[in-house]
Amino acid sequence: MTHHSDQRAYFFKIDTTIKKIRNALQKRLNEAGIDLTVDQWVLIDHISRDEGTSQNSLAEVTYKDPPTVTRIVDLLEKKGLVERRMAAGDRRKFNLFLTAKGESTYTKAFPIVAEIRRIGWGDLSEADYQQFVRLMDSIYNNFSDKE
Amino acid sequence: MTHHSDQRAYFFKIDTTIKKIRNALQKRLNEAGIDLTVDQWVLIDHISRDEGTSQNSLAEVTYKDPPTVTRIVDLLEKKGLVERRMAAGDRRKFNLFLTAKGESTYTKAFPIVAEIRRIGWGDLSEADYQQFVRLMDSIYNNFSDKE
DNA sequence: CACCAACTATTAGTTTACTAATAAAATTTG
DNA sequence: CAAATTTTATTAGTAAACTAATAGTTGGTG
Repeated sequence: MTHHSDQRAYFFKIDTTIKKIRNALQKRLNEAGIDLTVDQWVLIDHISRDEGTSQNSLAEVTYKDPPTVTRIVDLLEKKGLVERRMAAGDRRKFNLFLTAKGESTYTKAFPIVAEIRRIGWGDLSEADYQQFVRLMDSIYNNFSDKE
Repeated sequence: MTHHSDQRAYFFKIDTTIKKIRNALQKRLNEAGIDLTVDQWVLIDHISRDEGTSQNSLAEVTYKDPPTVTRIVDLLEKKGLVERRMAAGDRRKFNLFLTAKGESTYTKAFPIVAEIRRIGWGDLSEADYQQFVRLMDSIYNNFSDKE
C-alpha cells in the first residue's frame, strides 16, 4: 500500500470492529440474563471442549496471559461455573472442569454467541472468508516473522 | 458463510491480530525510550491534528468513552505532554493542547508508528486494502444496522 | 544426591474499557 | 424568566491485559 492519507485506518478499523463485536455480544448476554463476560465465555468454551485442561494450556489456546487466566478462572470459580481440581502427578497444575451450573450456562450462552457470529458475518461469502483469513493472517505473520 | 467447524475463527482472528499489532507497537515505543502507551499515542495524535479539541470530541473520533479519555488525558497531563485550558465561552469544556514536550514526543513517536504500520501491511496491495475495508466495514455495519 | 533450570500458577501494579451515577454548566421549553 | 433537559467532564467500581517478581514443584545434570 502506498502512503495515502488513510494509512492510519487499518489499525483503527480492526480495533473498532472487534470492540463492536464484543459490545454486541456482551449486550445480548446481559439481555438474556446470563452472568458472563465475553472473555469468561471464551474460557468456558475452551474448558467445555477440553475438559481437564490446565490454566497454562488455556492461556496458550486463548492467547491470554497466565495471570489473566488466573483471574478469570477465579471469577468463574466464585460464580460456581468452573472447578479447579489438583492434577494427578503434578502438584503445580490444576485440571479445570465445568460444574453442572457451568454446563448449563454454557448451553444457554452458546446459541447467543452463534447468533452474534451470524449477524456479524451477514451475507459475506465463503470466498470472503478466505480473503479475510488471508489478510488477517498476513498482518499477523508480518509481526511474527520479524522478531 | 455456512456452518463450518472454524466458524468461531473470525472473532478470534480479529482479536489476536489487533493484540499483535498493539504489542508490537508498544514494544517499539518502549525500545525507543518513549514513555507512551498505544492509547496515549492515539490521543496525542488526534490532539496534534486538531489542537484545542475537547475531550468529548476526542472520545468521539477515537471511539473511546468519555471516562477513558478523562483518565488518559490525566496521565498525559501528569507527564507534561498535554495541557488542559478552560474553553472560552463554555466553562464545562477544556481545550486540549500539546506542550512543547508533547510535540517532541509526538515527533519521536510518529516514525515508529509509521514503521509498524508498514511492517504490518507488508506487501499487501491497494486492492487488498479495499478488500480489507469492505470486509471490516461490512462486519461493523452488520452490528450498527440491527441496533 | 544436590544443584540448576524450567514450569505452573499467583500476586502486585499500571493501564484501558465499560457502566452507572453525579456535578456543574448550558440550552431548550413552557 | 423558571424549570426541565442536555451536555461536558468526572468519580467509582468491576473486568481484562500486560509486565515483573515470586512461591512452589518438577526434571535434568554434574
